[in-house]
Amino acid sequence: MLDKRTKLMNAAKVLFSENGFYATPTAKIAKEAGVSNGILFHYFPTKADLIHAMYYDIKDRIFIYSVSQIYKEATLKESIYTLWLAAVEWNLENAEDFEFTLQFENSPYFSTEIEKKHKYVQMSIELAEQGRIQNVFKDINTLLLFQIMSRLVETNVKFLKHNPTFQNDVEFKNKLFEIAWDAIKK
Amino acid sequence: MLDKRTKLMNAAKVLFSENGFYATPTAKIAKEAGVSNGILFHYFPTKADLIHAMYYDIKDRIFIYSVSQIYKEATLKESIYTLWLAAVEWNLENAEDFEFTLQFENSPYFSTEIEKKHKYVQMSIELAEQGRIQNVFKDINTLLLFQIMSRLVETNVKFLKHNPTFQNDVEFKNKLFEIAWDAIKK
DNA sequence: ATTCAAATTGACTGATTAGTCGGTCTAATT
DNA sequence: AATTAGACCGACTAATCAGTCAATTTGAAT
Repeated sequence: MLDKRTKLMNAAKVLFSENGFYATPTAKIAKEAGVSNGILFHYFPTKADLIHAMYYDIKDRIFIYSVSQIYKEATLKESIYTLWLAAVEWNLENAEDFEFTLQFENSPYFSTEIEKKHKYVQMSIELAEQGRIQNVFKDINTLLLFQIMSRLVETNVKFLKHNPTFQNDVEFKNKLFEIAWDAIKK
Repeated sequence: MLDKRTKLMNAAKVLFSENGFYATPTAKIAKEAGVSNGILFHYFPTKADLIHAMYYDIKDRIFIYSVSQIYKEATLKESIYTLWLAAVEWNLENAEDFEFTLQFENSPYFSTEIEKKHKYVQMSIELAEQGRIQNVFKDINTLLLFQIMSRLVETNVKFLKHNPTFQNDVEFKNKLFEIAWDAIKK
């Protein structure tokens, strides 16, 4: 049995990804979660608090998953590939989280400052910094390199969602990665 | 003196880009536009109609601007560059339109079907199709190529907005274009 | 001058919604 | 057994908002 805080976040995830968070009343979230209206505001004083908590939760989980995938002896390109693939596959398998994140990051709730704070971003930026030092990447602002990769991941996930045939096509995914890699490599 | 329909769209543009369209009441739009509440619903039967009308209006304007920039004798790469630069500069100069479009395209109002319908997209896809025929671009779905370019433009505009120093740096912009070009070229 | 449709107004409403609150239940602590 | 603090409930409210409508103005056509 999940605790009610988690139940609420799960219910919100489903409803938010269906109708967006503005069109989803808090009462509906509580009902879907099978808990009382009041308890929602007990755990999340405002609706915005719930939304932010969900965002950080998602980013935490994708971070943990990504880190678990990389291995020590990998080359830089291999590490980038692993991270790229981890991000693509995680977002494909967690479609609701993906939808939610997209909406959140393009809403007035979000600022680049929020993004920079997260360990996931920091880890990626460190990797990008390595690439620049090793003279493998283009000589461009590191944060920008990261954002380019992130955006390409988004585009790829969207495409794969609309074209499920390719979802298990390793060769095709390699092609997609080459696009991203060509973009950032020198 | 602008007609009230245009006044309403201008006012909505400002308010939407500041607070998003869910947090912007129709009454506030009418007030900002200096017209009555009722006339808004005379021109736009629902709030969603207003939002859609604004989206198409923006896409029309960016299309007209982009087309005016390309010239006949240009090579394929030159044409792509011209379109890329037109998009980047137009979005930089029309920051509110840019914000609005971003929000809209990542909201439940939007679907890929809407996007495909627009002449702007069609023109770009034709260009991408040419590139594939001439064996210049990677052998990948044309719509995907277009979406990759669009996303990179977005990323570039966001970066230039946060780093105004580079906004008039032609050399830097060329670097940005090379990223996009390397991504799609064979 | 008269007509008439379209433009325009702004007060109004019905529905919705985030958040509150008084009170109950549970379980660990003393 | 008494105390207490946090979990939990659900009815309630104050505010907000999209959309309506009856009435007035405008301006072009007859």
